Amino acid sequence: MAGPNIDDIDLQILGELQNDGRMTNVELARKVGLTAPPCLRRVRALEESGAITSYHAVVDPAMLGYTITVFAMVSLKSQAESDLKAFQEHVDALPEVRECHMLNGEIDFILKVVAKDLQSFQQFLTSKLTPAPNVVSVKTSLTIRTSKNLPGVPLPV
Amino acid sequence: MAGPNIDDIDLQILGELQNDGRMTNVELARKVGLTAPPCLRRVRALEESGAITSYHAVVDPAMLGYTITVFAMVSLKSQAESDLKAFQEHVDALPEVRECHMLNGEIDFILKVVAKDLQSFQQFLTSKLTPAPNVVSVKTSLTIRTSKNLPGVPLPV
DNA sequence: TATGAAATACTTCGCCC
DNA sequence: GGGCGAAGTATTTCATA
Repeated sequence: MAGPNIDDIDLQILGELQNDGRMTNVELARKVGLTAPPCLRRVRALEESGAITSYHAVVDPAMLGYTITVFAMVSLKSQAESDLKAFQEHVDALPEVRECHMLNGEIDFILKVVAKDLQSFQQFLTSKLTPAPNVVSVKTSLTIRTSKNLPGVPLPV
Repeated sequence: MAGPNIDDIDLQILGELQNDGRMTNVELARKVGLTAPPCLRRVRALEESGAITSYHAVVDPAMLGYTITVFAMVSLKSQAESDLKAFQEHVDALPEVRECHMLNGEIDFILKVVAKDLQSFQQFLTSKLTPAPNVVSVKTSLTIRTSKNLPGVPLPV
């Protein structure tokens, strides 16, 4: 159904774990119609092969005082690979930057940035992002609300 | 240190679980310097309070044949709340749409969309996204590569 | 709240099908 | 490949301070 060596039961496992990453192996086994040992073997194989890359708890930013989420659209002067890479390495090291995607078209990078308030975001922008190597323009948009925020890909669950 | 009733040990717990959502409770307890029972009570309390909203396995899109990730910037004709809501409900129901954020400025929404190939993305665009209620413009950018993709917020880990 | 012990449940291995 | 049973851990509750 999908990539090499991934069958329908694996797809079900991926769907369940994408939906609830803390599900116990016995519950997972019950849901996909296996007993625990073969189910665990499949999960381990999916982790080994890289189909499952990691597990995360999702933390509510607002509960930790992060009231600001911003998308920053960045354009660079040069699109030479070495320049793209230098910019990437610069922003990847900033903890406020949660995501960094390189895009085609006029915008070279889109970043998702979190901050505790507008003031600390402005400081981040002027002292860390705009001075990054090779930057020619940064356009930012505040997130007003997020109505959907799912990880990964569509899977049957 | 952060929101109400969240102390430094809670912050450590959030950091560890954000980093590895499948960590066992005893390992978590060891890392934060508690024994298992009080550690578990704290985790349950963080889940109850909404500080931890969910747990997810991260699945590699490429391993499941999803080779395309696109950011779609959408502008609407009307920004009346009922129109914003109608658009949101439309796109939230589409499985290809993984994220939907409402922004300030000229772009009203930014969506993260996945697809198996360019052709199915084009079909999604013309048959599902562009015909959504109230849409006036949709600009899309293909993701060339993603160098950072962390959930949540900066936490000490 | 934290601890320690005890009951229950889960994980994981070896073996067989 | 999957299932069964057993051993080793982990989870979870409860009594206690």
